[in-house]
Amino acid sequence: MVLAPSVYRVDCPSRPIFEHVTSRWGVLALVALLDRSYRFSELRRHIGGVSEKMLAQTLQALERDGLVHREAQPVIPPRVDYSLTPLGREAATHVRALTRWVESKVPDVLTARTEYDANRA
Amino acid sequence: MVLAPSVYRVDCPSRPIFEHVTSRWGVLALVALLDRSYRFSELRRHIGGVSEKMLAQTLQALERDGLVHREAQPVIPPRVDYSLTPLGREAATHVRALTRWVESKVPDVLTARTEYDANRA
DNA sequence: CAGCATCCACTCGGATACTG
DNA sequence: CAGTATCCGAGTGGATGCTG
Repeated sequence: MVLAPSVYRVDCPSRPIFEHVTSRWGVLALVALLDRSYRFSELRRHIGGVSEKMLAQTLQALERDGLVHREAQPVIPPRVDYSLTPLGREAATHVRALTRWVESKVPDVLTARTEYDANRA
Repeated sequence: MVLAPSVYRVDCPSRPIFEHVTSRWGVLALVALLDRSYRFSELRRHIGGVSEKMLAQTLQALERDGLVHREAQPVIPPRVDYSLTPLGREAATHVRALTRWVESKVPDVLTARTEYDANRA
């Protein structure tokens, strides 16, 4: 077997999944839902800066991938709760680890950038 | 301290870093460089499907962030080697863990999608 | 070989308005 | 409240051609 790992194939099926999970709003939704479940608007306020459209789109992709559980209660006014599935919890844990690492290294990166920019001016 | 974590701020400084690391080509470059160093074109062939422009852009961002080390040898024809810095190695390890997790869960996700789509037709 | 500059098609994502 | 539909501007990313 000399084929390249699937991650290097253009049509690699894991790429869309990866993008859902690491997308701008996907990351924030997963990390938020790791703490507790949220209603739609509640999650929207919590994240901040996300449009209805993008949050709905993000949650649908994650739900379809089996990472997020959507529970719509048949009441008026509508009430929909979002939570993580066991699979989603695993994903969110990885993502949170990565975001935490990035946040902890922000100073190092800023230092590196300053140095990089200095060697160009 | 009741302020929201910085990751929820629109201008959160970690977001661009995170995006460099999890970007389409950033991921593949980091994972590849975890094994060994590469020359530019060599890395380009290894990844496959990436344009010169995007690979150069990706590597520059990662170099500026202090994750990738670029070593240009003053020879004709030019030879430039790319490798990971210690910081980059940490990042790449996290990223690889996430990609591996995603790849291992592709079957589960596909199953979930089928079920999701079935409940809509 | 290792890029940089330019052009351009396309997609993403935000704002707005509307529905059950 | 929890979405869906439509429009549209900005940015992404690919193709091409050129340079040291």
